[in-house]
Amino acid sequence: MSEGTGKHCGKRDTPGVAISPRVKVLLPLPLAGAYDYRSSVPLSLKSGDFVAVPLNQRDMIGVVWDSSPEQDIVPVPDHRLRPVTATLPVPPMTPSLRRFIDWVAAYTLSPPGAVLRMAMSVPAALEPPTPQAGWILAGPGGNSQPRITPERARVLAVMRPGEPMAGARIAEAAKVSTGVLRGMAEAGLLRPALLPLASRFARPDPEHPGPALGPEQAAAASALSARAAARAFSVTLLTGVTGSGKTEVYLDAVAECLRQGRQALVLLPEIALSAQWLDRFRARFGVAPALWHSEVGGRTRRETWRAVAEGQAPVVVGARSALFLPFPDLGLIVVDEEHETAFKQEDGVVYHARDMAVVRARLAEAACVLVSATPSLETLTNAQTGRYHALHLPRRHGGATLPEVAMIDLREAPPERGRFLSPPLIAAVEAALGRGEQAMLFLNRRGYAPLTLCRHCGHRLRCPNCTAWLVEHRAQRRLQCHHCGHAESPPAECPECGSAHSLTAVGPGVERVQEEVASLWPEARRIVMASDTMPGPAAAAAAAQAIQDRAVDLIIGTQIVAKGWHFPHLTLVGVVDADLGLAGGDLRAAERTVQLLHQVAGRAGRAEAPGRVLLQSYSPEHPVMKALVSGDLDAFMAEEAAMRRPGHWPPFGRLAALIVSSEDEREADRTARDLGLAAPGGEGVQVLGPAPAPLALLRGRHRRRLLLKTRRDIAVQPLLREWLARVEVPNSVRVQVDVDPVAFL
DNA sequence: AGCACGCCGACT
DNA sequence: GTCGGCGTGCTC
Repeated sequence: MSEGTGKHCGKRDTPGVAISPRVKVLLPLPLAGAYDYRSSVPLSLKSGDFVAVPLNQRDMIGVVWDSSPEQDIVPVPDHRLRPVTATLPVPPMTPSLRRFIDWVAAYTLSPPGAVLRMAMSVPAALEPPTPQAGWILAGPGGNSQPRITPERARVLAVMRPGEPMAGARIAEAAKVSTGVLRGMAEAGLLRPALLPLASRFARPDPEHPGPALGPEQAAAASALSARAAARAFSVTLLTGVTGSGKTEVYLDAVAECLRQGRQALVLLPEIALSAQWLDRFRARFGVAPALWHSEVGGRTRRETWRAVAEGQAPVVVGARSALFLPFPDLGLIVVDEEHETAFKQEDGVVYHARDMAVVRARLAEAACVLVSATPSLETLTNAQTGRYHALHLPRRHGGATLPEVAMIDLREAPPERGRFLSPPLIAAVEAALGRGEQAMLFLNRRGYAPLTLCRHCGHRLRCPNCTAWLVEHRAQRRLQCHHCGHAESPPAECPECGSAHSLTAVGPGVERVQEEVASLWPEARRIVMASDTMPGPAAAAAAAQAIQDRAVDLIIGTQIVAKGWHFPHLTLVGVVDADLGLAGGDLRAAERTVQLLHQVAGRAGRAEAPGRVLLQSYSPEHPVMKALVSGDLDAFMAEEAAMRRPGHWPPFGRLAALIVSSEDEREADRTARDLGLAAPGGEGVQVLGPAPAPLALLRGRHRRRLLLKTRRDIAVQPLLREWLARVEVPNSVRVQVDVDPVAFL
């Protein structure tokens, strides 16, 4: 690949006249493109270098970018160029990452600088590192004979020649104060030394003895390892029922990647809740991997970014943002739970981390592994058409059997009035508790009740900023909007008609199920697992531990209980409202419900005792319920595909959504209408809308949606670009583009 | 994203 | 009369 700065400015140079070389610098700002700067003589700049440049009244850090094929219509004249101030002492950004940034920007219709910002999320990591100061043995030399006190002798005993140690660690090991060390330095026994920066990132040992694999796992692991060893781009879908040991299989490919001397990245949907996953990693490799997610902050974040850039972090486990870390030689990307919608970033640059992982792997000539018990129809289709390889683990590991799934028809066996657990479910929980086993009740709804209604006038308490009901959180005595930050105290009277004691909670949330459980089994030890009761990774890990240790009898939880937990003593899962999630016109509602409930069902019976799953539903004849009962998800997905194919719905066609939003409803309407009038058309191109978005009011902004649907062989980006260029959008209106939308909000 | 410039309300 | 509110616009 040709690097350097000369080639693109040569065209504008007059021969024989020395003209300051131009460099393009991409800045981490949502600007239309890279800016031109003057490269002053002592700096010899290459593409990818991190540089400091002046911008307006301030200094910025950017990246020397490749010359784009003469895109500027009018180049900035030479006399307006400002000089690059400095090159930063960081490994330059690799061509592979630069091309990835350009690719993501073009695909999502985002300014490239906005994408670059995600790859430069830790500005402090670009500054010269401030290595931790430590001490090293001075060795022989010097003519004086310093006194060796007992304290000094202990220090000399804990230190190894040539290995710098942090002062605090020496002091602790030798049981001396750090003052002793300073004295020893003055006496010539120690010298200050910088600690190696990467010392915190242990190198996982691929040969560390991990858990034994069964024959099917071993076969899959060797196939996957072969792909990691190939040093070429490939995508493999790894499927297998919950509990079949997919993690151990792909960790084997991680080991192979390490043997190749390349780095590996594992993306998890909710890294903050993955304590058990980290245990499995440690069991396989003996050490912890580097972590990357929004809650990693401060020094750790800085050091992690830099360690990745310098190739010192062999394995990174992270959330979707880890995709933009500066790996110099990425050999493997694993996307675990690839069907999870958490991989879709919905604000700022709107992208799907699963799809972008495939792109990054292609540009890095790396292997990509998509992992799921319930793969998305997108990925499944790619595997069936041969674009992706496929590996399947057919059974649960270690003799555990899949749970038996049965329906409870709520029309035939309704709960008592004001209650939500039907008699058959109550009996099943009773029996499990009687056998000393654990039971779980799943309801994907936080809080006490999703709706508060006035019995007198019918008024419903709603969010002032959003099209949404206020959810009662009784434990906190608050009414909350789950879409914006709005919260208020429960009013004493109806705000509409003023009646006292007329407000009634309608419908259940996990808190209310907990209340019902408490009245049914007051002696059972209960835990509620929801994002607001498990504020951080530590709380979730502690809860998981308590469940494993049988300190809990009954688990009541939202979707966070679905996520990959291993609860060996759990034998019964009751789904309080299996129909939840099927309402509304979402294209993927059925698919997502099957995935979520299958995942929840998979929590039951993961050890020797068989598991049982009961689904409460008002429509047990629904294809989703039938699929869950029969366990034949392949047939369900085939039906789902058959429904989407004729209308060219994804993955058999392409979608892009435009979300028009404004605080001024009329402005939003007018822009949406203008966009509708300017909509592209033609063979295989269709525009639906404008229509009010399902959340027509969100955070005080009125929202309208348009949906562009095309055949699969038509690229949506040029259509979108031309479309948006035809319409004037007032300043008060925002038009957000969502290519490949997953949620229809 | 910042940081300027710019034009309208409550203060020493 | 100024200090300062944040609306709009530009940055090679």
